[in-house]
Amino acid sequence: MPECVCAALRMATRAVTQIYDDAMRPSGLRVTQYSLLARIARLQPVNAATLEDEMYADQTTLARALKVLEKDGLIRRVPNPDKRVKQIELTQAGRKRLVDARELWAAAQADIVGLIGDAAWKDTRTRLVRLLDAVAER
Amino acid sequence: MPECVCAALRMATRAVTQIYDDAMRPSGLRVTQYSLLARIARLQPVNAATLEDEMYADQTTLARALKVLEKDGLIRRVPNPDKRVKQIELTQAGRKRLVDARELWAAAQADIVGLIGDAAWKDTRTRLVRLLDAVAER
DNA sequence: TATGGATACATGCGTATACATGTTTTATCC
DNA sequence: GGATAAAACATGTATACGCATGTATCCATA
Repeated sequence: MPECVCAALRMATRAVTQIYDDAMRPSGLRVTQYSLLARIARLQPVNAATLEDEMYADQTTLARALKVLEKDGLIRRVPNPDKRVKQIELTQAGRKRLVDARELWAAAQADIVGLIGDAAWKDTRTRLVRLLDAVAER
Repeated sequence: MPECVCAALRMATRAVTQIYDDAMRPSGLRVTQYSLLARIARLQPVNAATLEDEMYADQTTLARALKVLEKDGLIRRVPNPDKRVKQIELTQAGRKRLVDARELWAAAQADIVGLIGDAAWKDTRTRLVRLLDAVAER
């Protein structure tokens, strides 16, 4: 594991992403798509800017991620008085896909948390929160 | 910060990557390229498979990352008896680029570690090591 | 020694990511 | 009310990432 904070995070991310993506393959969703869809489900109707803030992701990254979900018919744009705003919500197919994928996600999550232990994950997560907070307030 | 191990890691990775990339921009290297170049420098002459193992990255990901460094004239392929093997080493330009970038990387690293504290980073890193080890041995 | 399998890497494809920049719509201010 | 600035999103480009698959080379063995 490298000393570089970024390289270390990227390495762990590569390893972990593969576990989730592999587990979730039958659902037709990658873990990134699942996470985004789940977030939309919680916040809907929600605009792109809100998701960007929540996810600490670039506007252009979100725009294209949303385009994929839209192409697959999992989300749709809802009319909005301010025509600049992309207000979105889940479609019926999106809700179904999310339900179908949830247990696959949960299995992968339980698998990984089981490997290191729940307390260790809670601790790791707290560390990531502090790191993100520090970077965000910089 | 999400409960999902993967989403949490990706979020932190996005935030941290931007700090490094921003700091390193004058060098013409992204942090991912810098990390790879630095690793090659330590291991050279080294083949792609070794780097894959070290970085826990897919073979195809490495192949394309190397292609970029090669296109920029920072690494070159060295003759090898086994013609399947892509044995690589730094070029003169690669060594110079690495030296020039090193202090930019160090400044970003010091910046981030300074934000959370050295002890906190050591702890975080240990957590990431355990996570990676657990996933790798799964 | 011919050949089938294994090894090491390359390529096609699609998503993830972000910078620079463009477009559309709304808000502001004289 | 019109010019201008700001807000919100879209697009061009390039790298990061990995699955499925292809290609070249090497090795083992009949």
